[in-house]
Amino acid sequence: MKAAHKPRSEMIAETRAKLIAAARRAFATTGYANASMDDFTAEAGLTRGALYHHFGDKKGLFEAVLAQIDQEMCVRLNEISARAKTRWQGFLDENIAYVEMALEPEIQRIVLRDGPAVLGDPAQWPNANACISAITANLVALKAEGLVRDIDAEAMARLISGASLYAAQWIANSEDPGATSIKAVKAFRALMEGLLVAGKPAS
Amino acid sequence: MKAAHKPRSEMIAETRAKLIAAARRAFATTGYANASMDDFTAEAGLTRGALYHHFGDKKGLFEAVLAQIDQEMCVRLNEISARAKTRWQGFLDENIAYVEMALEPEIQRIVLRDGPAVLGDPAQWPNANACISAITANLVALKAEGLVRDIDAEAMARLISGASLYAAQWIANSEDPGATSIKAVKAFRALMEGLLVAGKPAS
DNA sequence: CCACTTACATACGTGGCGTATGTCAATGAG
DNA sequence: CTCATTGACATACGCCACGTATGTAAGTGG
Repeated sequence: MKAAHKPRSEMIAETRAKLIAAARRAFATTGYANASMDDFTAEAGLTRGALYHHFGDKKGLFEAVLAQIDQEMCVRLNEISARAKTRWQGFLDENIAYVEMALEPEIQRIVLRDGPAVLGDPAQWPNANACISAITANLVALKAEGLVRDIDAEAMARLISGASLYAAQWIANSEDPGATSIKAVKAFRALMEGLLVAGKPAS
Repeated sequence: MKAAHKPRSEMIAETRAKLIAAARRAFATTGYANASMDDFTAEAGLTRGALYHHFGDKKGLFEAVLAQIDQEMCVRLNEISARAKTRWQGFLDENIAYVEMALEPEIQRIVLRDGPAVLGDPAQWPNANACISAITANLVALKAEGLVRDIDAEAMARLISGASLYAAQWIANSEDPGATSIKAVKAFRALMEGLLVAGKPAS
């Protein structure tokens, strides 16, 4: 019987979700270039026809996958910064969490490696900008509180996220990620504390 | 007459150089994935046979191109840091030059975008490590001079180069690279000065 | 001078992407 | 209820690009 009679829109959403999920697995494991559309659509019980209908082309599907991952990342980051007691602490936690997320192989491969090659500069992605904005907003607020020095907030936000990203890459590829992670977080904290106005306690 | 009778090894080097040059142009303009081996080997007056003979496969040729670019970058960076009056100034100059080099479209495309997707994490590339080592060495020396705070040098070097890279991306893709560049360099300088022990002059 | 190696070119097979076309089910009007 | 229409897929086809296997001519050492 298969219960094949749900409303149409629901079926569509399901199909899209299945395609995205299968592609996400394939992209994460074999990489964008090596992922065969025939293979992973078949794995989802579909064909390339469905893919081209919904996403236009391979790149379109990749964008959808990346948007999904990006959103998940943002949600997690917001939860973390919301939990912190002080704004400064939230700022630190958020950035450190960013580093740690970049340790996950799926994020490494899809977001950090293939993403730029396929879609261009990450800073131009809609969501990346959202994440940057969050950091920027935090910095503006911290400046207003007189906690950090007077620096262009957006520029500093870019530099910081760059440092986080690179630190993440380093950790992920090191022999002992645990130990490296500790060193990286420590250095990162030091770098951030350099932004505080002299004499302020690091909360 | 064509003077076709040079020693063999010389002919080989010439062939390799021609292939690398043609591939470099193709990779820079159309990107790794879209560069057709038939096309750019023909442009060099050769066929894919030569390519496979010398470089094994497309990725092998890409590695050769990247090695060439990397070396050029290192030479330029070393020249710059050597010209500076103080070590701290050299350190700053070198990093800022790194940012500025990343503005060049060829470096953007080949080194920063396609490179990681094709060859994996840049931190693992032989030369990237060489550049990191240079920064690390500088930091160690600066710490010994008592100029910068006591932080793990390698970790900090990674963070710094990450910040530089990201800043470069940001500048390159902004509407007004000139203005953005000024903001970025200023913020970068501030970030670096946060590393100085309190009260030291920024030379 | 000859056997052998080397530096390429040519020919071929395979696989993956995109498009054009076909089909069947769901929807809405009368 | 019925029929026309739309939309969600599947199927079929062509093309291009990569890699490999094979051929060839020139150079090299004995």
